[in-house]
Amino acid sequence: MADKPLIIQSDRSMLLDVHHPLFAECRNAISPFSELIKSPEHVHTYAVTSLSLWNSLCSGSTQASILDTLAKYSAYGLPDSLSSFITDVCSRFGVIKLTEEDGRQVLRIHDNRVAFMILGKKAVTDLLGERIGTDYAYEINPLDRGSLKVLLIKLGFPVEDLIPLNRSEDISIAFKPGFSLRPYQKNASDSLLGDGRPGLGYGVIVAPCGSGKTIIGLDIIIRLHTPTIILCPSIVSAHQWRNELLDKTDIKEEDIGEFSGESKNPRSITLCTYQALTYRPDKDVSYFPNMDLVKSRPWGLVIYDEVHMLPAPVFKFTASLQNLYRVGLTATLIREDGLEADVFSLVGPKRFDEPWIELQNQGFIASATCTEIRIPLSSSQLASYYSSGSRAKFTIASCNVDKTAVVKELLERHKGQQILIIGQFLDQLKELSETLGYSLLTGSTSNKERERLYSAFRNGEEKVLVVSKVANFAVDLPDASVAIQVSGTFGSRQEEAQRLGRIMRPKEIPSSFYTIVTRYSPEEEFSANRQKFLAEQGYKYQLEIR
DNA sequence: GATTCTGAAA
DNA sequence: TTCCCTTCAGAATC
Repeated sequence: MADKPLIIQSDRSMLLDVHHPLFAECRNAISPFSELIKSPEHVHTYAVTSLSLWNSLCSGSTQASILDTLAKYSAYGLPDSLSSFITDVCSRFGVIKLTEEDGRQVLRIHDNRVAFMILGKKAVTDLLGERIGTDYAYEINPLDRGSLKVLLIKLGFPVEDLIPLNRSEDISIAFKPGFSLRPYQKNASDSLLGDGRPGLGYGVIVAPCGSGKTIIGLDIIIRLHTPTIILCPSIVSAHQWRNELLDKTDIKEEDIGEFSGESKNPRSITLCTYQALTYRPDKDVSYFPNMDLVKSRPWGLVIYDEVHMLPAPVFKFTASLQNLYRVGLTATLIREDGLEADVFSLVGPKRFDEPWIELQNQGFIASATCTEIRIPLSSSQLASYYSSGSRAKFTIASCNVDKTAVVKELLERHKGQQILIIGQFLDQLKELSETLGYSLLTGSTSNKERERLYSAFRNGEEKVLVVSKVANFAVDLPDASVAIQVSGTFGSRQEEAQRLGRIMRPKEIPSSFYTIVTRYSPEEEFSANRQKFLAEQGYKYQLEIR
């Protein structure tokens, strides 16, 4: 074994030895500026990307500190290809700045060659106004500020936006006496607001489910005490914000408004669903009546709950509100649609991200063991499996009937605990629920029935619940200490985050997370994504092959 | 006036 | 690429 854990290759990939004594230390050191690509048992692969570098520069790293870190852990030195890539990408940061000069918004390009390149693009020059002096400095229309930033990052230059933000008018809000923040919650809001210098006041905060993301949001509202719009993925989560506001702060009920399908009463603090905001009467016309309505109010702060779900039209909205303080909250920043750069440009860079395992060590979220169980395909399904196309193969492997026996065994092992069985195919779940005799909860379950099941599960009348994808969205689903995943989607890390989050609330006994996967099937491939997610958060998973 | 249902969108 | 869940507005029903 080399005395350093990291192998950096000339294709810019980095291999980290999981069994090396410096593994955890090295992972923590490199993860701020790199992305985890693969995480099988022995060696994890990381990549350094433009966005991961820029994000870390925003949170205080420097080109030198990044290169030092790599030199410190690299077993065989640092290939020129990587060091020159890092140097190049870092040098692009801060070349273009947005500033306010004499009440005008000004784009300044601090490098002649970059200026020539940028000014050769018509899409850019279309958005530039009058040239100021002899520098490469141009007045811009404040309405184009967002689109310009999106455009320039696509050309390889992130814009450093130093235009001071507007707080709008004052509102009165404070935490109720006796309430105090956890240290990491304070750190999170500090990382966004800091001492209020230009360039802060916007960005993304990554924190696990159950760690009190809402509280961080409340602290930011209180520190800015300005009219706030909170964008939520669902009505239920909007109502949770309302409850937290009423429970933790002294805001008056009549100062909290709602803008959704149910009611449209904006107030100084307004809860709004993404769907209500992006409603379009005609899908061919980009006319968003609700968006215009919302925009017309004097907001000082906008909060994006679950910013990884931000729908594309909301970027439009965000692009036109660049004067506001803004914060994105999420458990995993990864988007499957490649719009990370847009989030970076329009909402802001990642300001805070603490691995789940850290919070677990501090006792704020439950500790969990993660186990993947691989079983062969049931012999009864072999024939149909081999005669099917690749799509059907996945379905058959997911619904492997032999999984039932494993579930039974796990239920026995964790007898007496609160257990969730999570899956993706309704037929499979129905089957399981009938064979095992436990209640089933899906999207078609009425709200009344949901309430009943939730409370029965909460007070222990129901020990086991079979749930479909509702588990990803249902914020009010009670906590369990065991989750058994019998099938999953095409490996989205967000989904894993949600599902693991279900068992993360602190409790006396450590939680367990199982996934049952069919061997030699496409399911194995998708399980790689899950492992990636777990490894990113610092978890080890056990593999049980049968 | 409140509720449940529908289809579309993502 | 799937299956699934959710939300919206508007229509139908009580």
